[in-house]
Amino acid sequence: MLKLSHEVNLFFHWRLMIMDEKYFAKKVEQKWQKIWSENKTFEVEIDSEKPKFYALEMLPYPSGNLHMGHVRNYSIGDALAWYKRLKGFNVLHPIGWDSFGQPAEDAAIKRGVNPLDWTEDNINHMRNQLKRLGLSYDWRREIFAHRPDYYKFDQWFFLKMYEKGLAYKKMTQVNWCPNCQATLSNEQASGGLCWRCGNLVTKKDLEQWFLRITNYADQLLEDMSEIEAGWPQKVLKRQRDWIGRSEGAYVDFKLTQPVGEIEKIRIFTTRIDTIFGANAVVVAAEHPLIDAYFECFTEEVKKTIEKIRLEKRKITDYEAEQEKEGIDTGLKAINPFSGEELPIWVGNYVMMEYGTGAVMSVPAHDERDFEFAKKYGLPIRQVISSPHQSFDKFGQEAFTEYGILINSGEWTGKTSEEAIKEMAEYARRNGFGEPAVTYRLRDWGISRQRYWGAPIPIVYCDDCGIVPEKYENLPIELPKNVEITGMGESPLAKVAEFVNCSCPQCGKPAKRETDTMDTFVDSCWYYFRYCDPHNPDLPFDPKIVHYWTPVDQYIGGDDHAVMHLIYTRFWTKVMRDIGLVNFNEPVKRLLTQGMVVGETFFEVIPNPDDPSGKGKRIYYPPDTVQVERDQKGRIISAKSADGKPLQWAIERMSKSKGNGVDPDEMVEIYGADATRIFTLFAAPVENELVWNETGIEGAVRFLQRVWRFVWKWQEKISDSTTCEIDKIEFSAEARKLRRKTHQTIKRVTENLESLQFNTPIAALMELLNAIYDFKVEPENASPGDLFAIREAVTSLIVMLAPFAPHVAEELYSQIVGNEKGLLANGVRFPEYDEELAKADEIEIPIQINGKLRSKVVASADASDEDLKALAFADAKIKEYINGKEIVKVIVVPKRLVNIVIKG
RNA sequence: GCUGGGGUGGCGAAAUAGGUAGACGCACAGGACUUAAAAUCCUGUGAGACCGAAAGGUCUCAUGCGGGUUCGAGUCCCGCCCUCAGCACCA
Repeated sequence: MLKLSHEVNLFFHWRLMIMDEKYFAKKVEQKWQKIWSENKTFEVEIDSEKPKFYALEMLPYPSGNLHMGHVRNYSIGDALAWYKRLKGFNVLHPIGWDSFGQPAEDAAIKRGVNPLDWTEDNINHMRNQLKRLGLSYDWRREIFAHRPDYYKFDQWFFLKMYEKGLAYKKMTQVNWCPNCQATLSNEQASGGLCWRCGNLVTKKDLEQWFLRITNYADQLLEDMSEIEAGWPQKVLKRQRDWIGRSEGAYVDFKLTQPVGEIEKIRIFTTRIDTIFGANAVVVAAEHPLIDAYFECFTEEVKKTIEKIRLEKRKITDYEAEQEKEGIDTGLKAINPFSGEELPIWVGNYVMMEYGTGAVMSVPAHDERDFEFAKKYGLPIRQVISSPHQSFDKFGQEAFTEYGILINSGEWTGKTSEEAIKEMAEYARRNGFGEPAVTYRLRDWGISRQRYWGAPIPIVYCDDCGIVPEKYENLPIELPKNVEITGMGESPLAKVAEFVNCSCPQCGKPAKRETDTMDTFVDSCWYYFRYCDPHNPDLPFDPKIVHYWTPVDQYIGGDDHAVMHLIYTRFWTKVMRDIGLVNFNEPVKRLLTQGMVVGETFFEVIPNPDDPSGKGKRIYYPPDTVQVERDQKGRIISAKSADGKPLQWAIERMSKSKGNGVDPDEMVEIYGADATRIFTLFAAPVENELVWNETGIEGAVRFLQRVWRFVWKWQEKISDSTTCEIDKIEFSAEARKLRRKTHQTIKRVTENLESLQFNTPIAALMELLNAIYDFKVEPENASPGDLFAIREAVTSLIVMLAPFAPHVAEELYSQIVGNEKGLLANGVRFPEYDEELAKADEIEIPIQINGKLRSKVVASADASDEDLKALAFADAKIKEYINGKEIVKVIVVPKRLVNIVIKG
């Protein structure tokens, strides 16, 4: 029967393609990926007629395989890109490869492969994976960070920064990861751990190129106000903490006897109001004063200094606070406020990297100084008193709050707030200090003793010194066939053809810089390059970039909050200062998606080496584990194949834990559309996403249900003979369906505008359920029924496009009878009609004293009085209020009635 | 320790301005179709108690815990507890 009607359908609609009765994901997906590619559906150019939208996702590192985190990231971006296109925007949606970096070199070391081949192979494989997901990128704009036409401009930017004094070289202790054999920036060594492998970081002396990000510290802070509305506050907070602005004052303490050239020692303090309580000046072991006087110290002092220096260099156990250590150097300095002579100590708790590397020690009002003074029996003098309550714990702990100054000469009696301002001013007037601001943020060290990065375009000439390369000589290309040992020295240093060059200034033989740039340089400006990806002369044409940028929506993980996201903000400000862009902030809105996690199974074996006693986990792949669940579906026990009892948890997907899911496999089994729908539906985007196989099956079921319905109604829906709408009569059922349709359009639109992706899919499922509830068969549908069905189904299909574009395209093509696709057909996201979305009958809950007691049905335009009357007429309510005193009646218009009674 | 998120069924989660808590999905259970299975469709599903032969109905308790404001609190206020994340001698 069904088969027959299908043939009849084909007979009458000869122009239609044959529609499969069943949904075959792979077939549909291959078909539409081909059409999109042939029709250049997602290729865009500047169009002044349309509003633009720049949808950007963080570009992947080509590690070899896509993982579910990528799928989630790109599904979100693609949904947004599709939605905006259907809303009439000119959408730029590009992708590329962050293809410089260490794994390529590691592969070279371990397996002897060429980093270039390894990288290109990985890109080819991963590009295919992305294409199989059917993501709507403009592939013409694909960029490759490792290719000379791209890194040429890393070098170009470096030269620009060098010219502006923003790039400089200095000898420094760098962060060094012994495991990766790599230098790390401060951001990459945050928390004392390597950002890539998690190992503890050590220190190493090296000459390094730095970028003066600290010049922009204040702007990086202040301009946050421009993006506050669109960025997650946790990201901004982390950046704020990282920049670590701190207001205080410098104070110079004169030495009683000059040490060589050094006559005074400058300290930084936020609590100048406590200066009368200083009992010592404490300096870092690396302080210049220590170096200058070193030979004159007693043996004991020398030994202690050496010990502290050594300790600092060692792997620091970042969890344990180190015990304070120090020694009186024998030198003296004078407190400029009190005139008191103070000893100068060396202390391991003073860091050379922060402030001036020297502090005044005020034990009564600083916890660290207190601890130090206690240990070494230094005097503790109270100079701040608490205005509110008596603080009687002096001698037991430090009082660190603001208060009233005491024992402070002419400043006695002032509040801390007043004194902080006035004393810094006083110091300035008298030439021994000034108000000051310090930052935790350090300059960005970009030198890497690595091969697989952009060479730093600098030449060392015996006569001219450090000479920047000429712009016309760019790119300075990476040589091929380089021996990579991974021993921590620059591989390029051993390549004579590369190193030996002529000086760009005098032409004499010279040597090239052999370090390469941190790969975070590449990602600082890549999304500007997308706008003008093949420009041979400039990183991009400012005019083109002016149309597309700033980025309207950026999507990615929040793990780059103080790396990529702070570097790229800095880079943008530099680009602004050299006239390439005309705004302060490159990204208007940022969305950070949560991790993809999965169930893990493991046994814990005790690890005697680990003092924390956590033990070591041995993981078992989930498909080898026998899991027992109770009636409710909870796991009650898990056993390995050989019967060992296992523990379970939910953890980030990774190979070593065996809980990873291969996107290719998901696409193969369930299809790209279902995979994408599930990743978006299962949880809000910012939450963790727990992967479970049955969930994705639910997504397939949903798509199949849509398909089946369209298949059944295809003939009727695609029949283009239309009636005039005002002549159509709608049954109550049809009106109800239309209402649901318009309510759904409203919900989906609002949800997408507020970047929710799980709730609109739920709304579409509800609409589909309503369509299925509409119990009319195609053969006996009235014009009103048909209209309602057509409206519901067409809206559903178009609204499905952002989440499951292949299915949407296919079903739409079946209805419209051509294969041009939604966008070429000029399809727009449906608009809702407020009137139709309104219910004509509403259910009103009736409460007695705030408790739900009954419900009544009222017409949608019922007045408060009507609702009240209905409530009192209700039999159940009558019973409740029978004989009771009615205190008051609250009517929330069109929502609820609450009757307050007494007795 | 400091800072910022977050605690809602068996699970993932919904809930525009305080106004029917648990939409949607998963899982589970029962039923229909089938020779059978899969698929599909239908029904049920927060906990407890009660009325009724049944269909169905009623009540109480439920959004981490304890208070408060309010006619009414998942939502607002105060105090705790737990949890995740970031930072950590920053002077």
